[in-house]
Amino acid sequence: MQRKTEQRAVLKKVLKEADRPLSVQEIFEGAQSELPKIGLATVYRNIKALVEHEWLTVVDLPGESSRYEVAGKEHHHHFHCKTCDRVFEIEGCVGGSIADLTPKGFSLEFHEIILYGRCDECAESA
Amino acid sequence: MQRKTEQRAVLKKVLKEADRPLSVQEIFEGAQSELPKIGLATVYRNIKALVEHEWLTVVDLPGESSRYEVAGKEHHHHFHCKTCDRVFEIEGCVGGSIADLTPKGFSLEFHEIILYGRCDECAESA
DNA sequence: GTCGTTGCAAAGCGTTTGCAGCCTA
DNA sequence: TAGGCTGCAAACGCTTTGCAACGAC
Repeated sequence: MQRKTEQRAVLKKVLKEADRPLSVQEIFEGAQSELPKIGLATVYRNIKALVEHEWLTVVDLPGESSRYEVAGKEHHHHFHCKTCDRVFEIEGCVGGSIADLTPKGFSLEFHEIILYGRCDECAESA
Repeated sequence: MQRKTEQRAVLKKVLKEADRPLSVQEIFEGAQSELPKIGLATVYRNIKALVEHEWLTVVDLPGESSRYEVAGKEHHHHFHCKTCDRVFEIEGCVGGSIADLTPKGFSLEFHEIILYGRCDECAESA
């Protein structure tokens, strides 16, 4: 990544201002509101470049297409609200006890935990 | 699901004989070895029907296309071997301590845990 | 004979790539 | 001015769907 373009600046801004992982569509729509002519291919290309440069981290959840969050955060997991479909970061980890689940002979390298339910806003309006 | 067909019988056999969740490709290839003329669309259609009839359960892992395992098993999680790309079932659960991670105001409904690393076979040959 | 099921090919859908023109440095 | 970047459209890979023929009951 070398040149500074308006498109890339807008994409980074959208991602930085979100406090949660965003989908390609969310990023695209956020960018479009500031730069209506931006193309979807540009969004995909820049996401890929930003991931390669470790400015972005990929957040993959089961059965969902990838979401992206600004890199550099500590080890954490995610909460997926099944009502509004947004994903939130959660603090803390039960990594220690998880190691006990590893089957005999298997070697554990890392793990993923995803919580599902309702976020505070959706729980309240229910 | 009403009529009994050779295709469906073969698909169920392949799934029943596997002791782990299988991808569509794995199911397709397993079925082809017994029924070379089977079509991929038939595999997709039957998987869909078997899931709807709750004979099959969908196993979705982050960034992967769906896998399928015979339904009716107890609550369990999965181990994904990054070397051979196979997925295994693991026993046990740390559900209790996981509830503690739920953010304030959020309501937890269920959770997913995925372990990554090397399975016994791959760990041994490394 | 009815109509659920199958194989094939075409259609969908999200993501990637080719290309000519644009714009940053 | 060089060549990275962009928008558009075509290409891709996986999954679904339309359709005529097939076969279970």
